[in-house]
Amino acid sequence: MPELPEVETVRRGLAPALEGARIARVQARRPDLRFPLTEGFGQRLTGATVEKLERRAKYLLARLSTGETLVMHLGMTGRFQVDVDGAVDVPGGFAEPTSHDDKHAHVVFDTEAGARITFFDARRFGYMAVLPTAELDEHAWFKGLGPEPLGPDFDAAHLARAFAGKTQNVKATLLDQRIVAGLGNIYVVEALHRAGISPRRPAGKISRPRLQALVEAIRQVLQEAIAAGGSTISDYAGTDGALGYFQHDFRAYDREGEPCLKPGCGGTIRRIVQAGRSTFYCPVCQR
DNA sequence: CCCACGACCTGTGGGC
DNA sequence: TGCCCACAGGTCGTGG
Repeated sequence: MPELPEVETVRRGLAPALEGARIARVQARRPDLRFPLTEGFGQRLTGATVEKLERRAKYLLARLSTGETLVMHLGMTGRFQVDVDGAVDVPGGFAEPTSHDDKHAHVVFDTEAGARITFFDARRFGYMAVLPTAELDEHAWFKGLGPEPLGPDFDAAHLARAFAGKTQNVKATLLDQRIVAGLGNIYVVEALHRAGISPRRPAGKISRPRLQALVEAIRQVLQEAIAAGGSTISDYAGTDGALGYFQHDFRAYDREGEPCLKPGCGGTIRRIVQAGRSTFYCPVCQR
């Protein structure tokens, strides 16, 4: 799944086809994704112009001329394909879906300019809704979200406040979108490795200088991943060359049994399970 | 309130 | 080859 860098990459890939475009036709090929689609989903979108395509946490936000916003979340396996005049592009570094994916082509948008944007999602953990723009901030999906990790409100002081008194391990705590918005399993694992902090350490027991190092590690890994077009975990046949390539830069994630890459460390990456998710870390240099 | 855990849904890869 | 289990980039609801 797409975490912040993948969603941002998808946003950049979709923006040329969507921003300024008028939606001519919408096909909802089933009534629900993870949740039921908004009442009148296609009708509310048809004829609307997408003024801007933005991202908040892992959500894509298409700001519409109608005063509403199309909210899209990719879940674990959601991906978009853009077809323009017969040419296929798959923004976000996901490979072109093969024909048997057609049964997972759940929503299709056609623009007046002739672009077709198709949303595929095998596991259907993704979701979409059309919501009044003025009420977005109060909606349950956005109300409690923490700051953007690449924005001005995310710093060591914020983490110190958010972590204060927490006995939960820092790995699970960083996955909580109310603390900081947009991190997922991969980038939490990578950031903790870079910061030299054990994923098992209680969040409330991290010194201020190390929180500062954590903030910098999070920013750094996200920026590098965005520059690389995100990470592509699974391989699909028929790639179009647009795959993200940050997965080649993982230092801990999915490296169980391999040597720690921190110079002079000499440790071996371990895998443990925390909050039901795999954590990878080096017991030698992460304390 | 905090936290752990199962549920949601489908596909894939490894081991036997 | 086939079968079964574990696991997958996320989030939500329940229950202690």
